[in-house]
Formats: sequence, structure tokens, C-alpha cells
Amino acid sequence: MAKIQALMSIGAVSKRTGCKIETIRYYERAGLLKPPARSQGGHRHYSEAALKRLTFILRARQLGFSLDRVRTLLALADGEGRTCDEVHQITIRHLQDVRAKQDDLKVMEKVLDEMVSRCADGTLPECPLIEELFEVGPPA
Amino acid sequence: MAKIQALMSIGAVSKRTGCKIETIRYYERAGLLKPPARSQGGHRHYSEAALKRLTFILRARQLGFSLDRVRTLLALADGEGRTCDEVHQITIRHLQDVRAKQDDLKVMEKVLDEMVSRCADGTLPECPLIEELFEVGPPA
DNA sequence: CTTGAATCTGTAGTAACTAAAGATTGTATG
DNA sequence: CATACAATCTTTAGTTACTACAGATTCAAG
Repeated sequence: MAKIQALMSIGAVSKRTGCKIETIRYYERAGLLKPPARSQGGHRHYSEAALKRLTFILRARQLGFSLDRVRTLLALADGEGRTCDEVHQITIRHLQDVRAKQDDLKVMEKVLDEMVSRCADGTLPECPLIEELFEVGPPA
Repeated sequence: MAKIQALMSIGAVSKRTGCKIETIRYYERAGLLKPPARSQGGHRHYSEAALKRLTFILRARQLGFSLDRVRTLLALADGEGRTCDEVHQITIRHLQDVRAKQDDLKVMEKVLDEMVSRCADGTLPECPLIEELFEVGPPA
């Protein structure tokens, strides 16, 4: 009673997901994708389920989850006892990380913007930008 | 007519800059810091100028410049023909990168925030967060 | 002079891939 | 069926910016 499944080559999966072949193999090595069926010659053949799993990984990566967190997320999705609570926790924590990163970048942006405007045209022989970076004290 | 200079050990430089010893040596290997003077026994001795240079690197890194860009910046600072213009260009480009990264993070934040609020309490047996990530179409 | 802290070099590990070499397999066509 | 060529295979090394050892010296204080 096994379901009839159309299996895909790694190239086909790559095309359908936009994920490079090497990366797919890398995810397998990294334990995120289960080792797929093989042809007699050893070529990988993927099921639709495997493709879905890869999509999950790709989506999570797009959202900035580390591979390690993706691994955890997948483990939760795999295990029966998925309470949703842990997933919730991980996502919240990640959201906090994303916000913290934004704050860092905002600070960078501000300083850079000030530096650039202080040196608006780039025609001076001495460079205020460089001087600023060389200053020993804290940034203006 | 050489200037009298108080030389510092690598540990002293580390303490004054907050940069780890290994990182200082790494910057030397990476060609960002010039090989310093050595004692007879081979220990590094740094001048104030070297410390300033390290400060420059650290400051630029804090602002998110890649080591490669820092290298370029230092080369410009070193060379006589520093018009400031190139420095200006690099900084502007970097500022654009910083802004682009912020935009990416904003998108992530939005999606994550929506996901979390859709799954507010984490008490459900099935997890909307997980389901969402498994969806094959584009994210909501 | 002796100890203990500091430093030395060199290698390997981290994250998340990417690339390339060289061998093998799969498949389309004559 | 033969053959050519594309696709895939494994393994290894490169990337970025460090960090962390191990084992050998060297420095500085008492």
C-alpha cells in the first residue's frame, strides 16, 4: 500500500526550489534533510515530502533563522509531542534578535550618515572620514 | 633623530583597545597591521601609531565595514594620493548596504511578528507557525 | 636563579555555504 | 546497441572574521 510517488533528481529539486545542488547536499550532511532514496548508480531521488522539507528550511533561512534553530524547528515538527509552545518561544527569541540587529544598524547608519555629510563633496585633500576613524576617543 | 617611543607588549595593546590578543595577531596576518618591532626573544612591541591603527580598524569594524573595505580604507590613508573621494565613495556604498540590510530585517520582522500573533498563546496541539513554514506557496 | 605569567607559532575549529577536481552514471540519439 | 554528453557522485579546500587550543619559549619579579 505504498503510495505511488514521482521521484525527482537533485537537479529537478534544485530548479523547483531555487536552492543550489551543493546546498541541498550540504543540508543532508548537516542533518537537516534525510538521506534520500538512491538509484542503483547512487544518484539521489527525492519525494515531494523531501521537497516540502527543503522549502521549510529555505523559508526559515530567509527569515534569518540559523541552521541550528532550523534544526530545532524541524525536530519539533517531526516529533509527535509538538506543543507549538517551543516553536513559539524560538520564534519570539528570534524576533528579538532581528529587532536588536535593526537597532545596531540604525546606530551605524546614523554615524555613517553624519560622517558622510561632514565630508560632502570629496574634494578635500585631507579626509575628515579617515581622520574621524583615527580619532582615539569615542565616535562623535 | 628617531623619536623616543614607549613600546607596548601585545597584552598592553589588548587591554587598551579591548581587542583580543589573537585578533591583533590575526590582523597582522591579514595584512591590516604592519609587523611590529620584536624583542630579541621575538615578542611583539607596538608603538602608539600601531595602536592608533588598530583603533581605526576596530572603529571601522564596529561600523560594519568588512575587513576588505577596512584594508582599502587603510591603504588610502597610507598612500599620499588620498583624495578623500575614494573614501567618500566607499563610505557611501557601505551606508547603502547598511540601509539595505535594515530593509531586509524589517521584512523579516513583519513576517515573524504576524506569525507570532497568529499563534499567540502556544497552547494549540497543531502549530500554525510550523504549518506556515511548510506551505509551498509564497509567504502570506 | 627560579618560578609563573605572558607570549610565541602553528593548527584546527566555527557558520553556512560555494567551488572545483576527477570519477561515474543516466539518457538521448544515430 | 553504442556513444556522446549532461548530470551527478564524493572528497577536499576555499570563503569571512575570528577564536581556541597545544606545546614551546621568553619575560619579569622576587
